[in-house]
Amino acid sequence: MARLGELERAVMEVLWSAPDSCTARDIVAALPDRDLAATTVLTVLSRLERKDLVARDRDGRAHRYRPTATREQHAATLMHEALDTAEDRTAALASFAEQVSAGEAEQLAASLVEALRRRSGARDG
Amino acid sequence: MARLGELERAVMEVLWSAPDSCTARDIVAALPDRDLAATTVLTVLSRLERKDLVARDRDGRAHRYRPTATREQHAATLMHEALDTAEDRTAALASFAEQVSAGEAEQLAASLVEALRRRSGARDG
DNA sequence: CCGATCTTTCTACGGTGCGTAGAATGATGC
DNA sequence: GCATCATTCTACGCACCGTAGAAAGATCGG
Repeated sequence: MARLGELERAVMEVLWSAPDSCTARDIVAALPDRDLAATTVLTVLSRLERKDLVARDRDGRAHRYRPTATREQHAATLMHEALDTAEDRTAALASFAEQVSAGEAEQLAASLVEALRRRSGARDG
Repeated sequence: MARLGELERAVMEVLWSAPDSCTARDIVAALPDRDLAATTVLTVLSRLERKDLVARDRDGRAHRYRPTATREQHAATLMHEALDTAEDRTAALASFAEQVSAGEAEQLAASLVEALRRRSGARDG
């Protein structure tokens, strides 16, 4: 997945933070400091759509844009991509485990156990 | 950390795979399909040095280049950067746990336990 | 110490992606 | 049907990457 530019990132943040899908106009309004033209936001949105980070639906004469994944799902996807660049995945995971804080290590271990349990539960019944 | 271009990546792969540090000449020789000029590789190496991915030492009239981290450490760093883009780190870790294979989940859980044990061991004695 | 040779640094150019937006085109509401 | 609003098309400057020649610097051998 290609990296995001600064404005692309800002637009994604707006979409991720919004409770509902947004029009280009909404996004311009949500970034008052940048004072963007609507066409600028639309260009960025079309690039984000090309990257499959947003999808859109017609609504009247405008489109409503929504992220295709949550910020956290996206982060997890990027983590997997990073992991995929390692040759020795085991070593990369071990290195990751070393770098994570103790609290997060416990939390992640719990998530892993939970995910494994859910999977085996789905398999067994 | 800025993303790597294709040649930058290829050069890093050479350095990571090499048993020892490399000269620009070594790297040209290690990528015979590309038939690169030595200056091309040196330009790339200087960019990689700027990004702190390689370091170098003088050796005769040439420099020897070496990676500043293993491929796996680098992958782990990228994973942490990805994690840092999430607002809810817990949710991102949970999402990551969902996406990982069962075998890797077990492996990662073991690494986490090991890392925690080592840390508490270091603290306790 | 000097020259030949090898390496590095400087400079550069084309391609691509991003921030930015105007012009032209398209869809809708009334 | 027409005014209005949104979208698409096109474009430009900037930064990064692949690529490498020209110029400058370091070293080895005599």
